[in-house]
Amino acid sequence: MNAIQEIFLKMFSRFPEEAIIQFANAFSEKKLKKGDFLLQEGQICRDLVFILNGNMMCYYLKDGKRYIDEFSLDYEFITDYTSFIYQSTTDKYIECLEDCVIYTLSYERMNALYDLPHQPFDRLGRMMAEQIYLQWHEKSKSLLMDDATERYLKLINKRPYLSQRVPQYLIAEYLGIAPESLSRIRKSLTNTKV
Amino acid sequence: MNAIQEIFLKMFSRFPEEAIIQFANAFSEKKLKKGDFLLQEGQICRDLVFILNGNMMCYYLKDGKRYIDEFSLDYEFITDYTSFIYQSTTDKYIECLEDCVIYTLSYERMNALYDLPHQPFDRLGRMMAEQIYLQWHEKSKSLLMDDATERYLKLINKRPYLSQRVPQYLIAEYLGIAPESLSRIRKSLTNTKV
DNA sequence: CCCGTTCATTGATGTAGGTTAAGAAGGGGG
DNA sequence: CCCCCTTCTTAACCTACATCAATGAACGGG
Repeated sequence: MNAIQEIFLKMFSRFPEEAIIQFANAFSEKKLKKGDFLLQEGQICRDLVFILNGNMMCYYLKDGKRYIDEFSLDYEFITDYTSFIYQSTTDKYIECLEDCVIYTLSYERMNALYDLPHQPFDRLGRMMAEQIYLQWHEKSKSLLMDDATERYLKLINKRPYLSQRVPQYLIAEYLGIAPESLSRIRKSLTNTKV
Repeated sequence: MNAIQEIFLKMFSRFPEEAIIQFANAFSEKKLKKGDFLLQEGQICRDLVFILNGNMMCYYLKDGKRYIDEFSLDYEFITDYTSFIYQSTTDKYIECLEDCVIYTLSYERMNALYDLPHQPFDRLGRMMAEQIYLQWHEKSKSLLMDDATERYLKLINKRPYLSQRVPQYLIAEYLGIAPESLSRIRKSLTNTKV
């Protein structure tokens, strides 16, 4: 039993064991260095990626400004789902913030799994898509309704380890504010807390 | 062949015809009046809803302010997917902006479909979830990267009929800005256009 | 036809967060 | 040990959008 099999069995414990083993075995291990790109604008996202350990961020560039879409760390998936599903060119960058050990599943292998007799992996795919939808709906809602301070508090509450692994100016870019603004927000929070 | 069967056959033309007929037949017709609520805060979302014709909006209330999550018109689905999937209480309101004829599919019937032998509807569910994810990811991206003018232009470009069916102050609330700001944005657009 | 209501516009002013610029604090490599 | 480089902070000023208040336009009912 290898590492990724064990992890997936725990993560997808509601699914039949043989199916999950089959799923895990479809992935291949790769290693990336800090600063390496998993994906760059203009490319097509070929793989669904599971991070065994490491730290990556996705971002877009617009008018020379960087907008961070998400951070993915140990035991999380990362991909450009849009580019992956449609095999269309991406406008996203995925860059390693630390050395990473990843497991990749190509579009072809994923579809081969989906198209097995009786489509045993569609439910897994459905549930993963439902999860990722919920996540992004929540994020939209927060961007619409919450000010920067609230968004920051929610983030450090939900993913407290992020501030250990990601510099503050990147967290600011993720929140959609300037690094200077996050600094001010943090200052005003410590003031009101004391 | 009834109306919804025909519509679904066209919408889901990549799926086997019998499956789509079965899916369509699981829905029940209902009628709602302008001002009626399909869902209110504290309730549990029991149904996935397809709008045959009509016009609804979803919104949240926070500190007495309304934030519009989406508009759904003829031939579109609407639900609180989060509350629907988990059968958890919602913080969302869904209100009719016009009289509506809708088709509803209850959580129980949906799951009965999912759990049929060989799970023939998981692929449909997966693709719907993938679609809805893409939509909300796009929206998050726009909220993060685009200013109000750009968000407005994208909206009227993507859904030009909306401004015929939805008053301007609701469009402003959807964009996350004050009605007065939208008025000013529109003014500045006509000026630069001429 | 008038009147009340609803919606859009406009102007004045307030505020969150952006921009620019500078300095301070840490930390790894020569 | 020092230097450079990265990161964080602070301050002054700027901009986009919010808020408040008033006016105007459209519309539907009595």
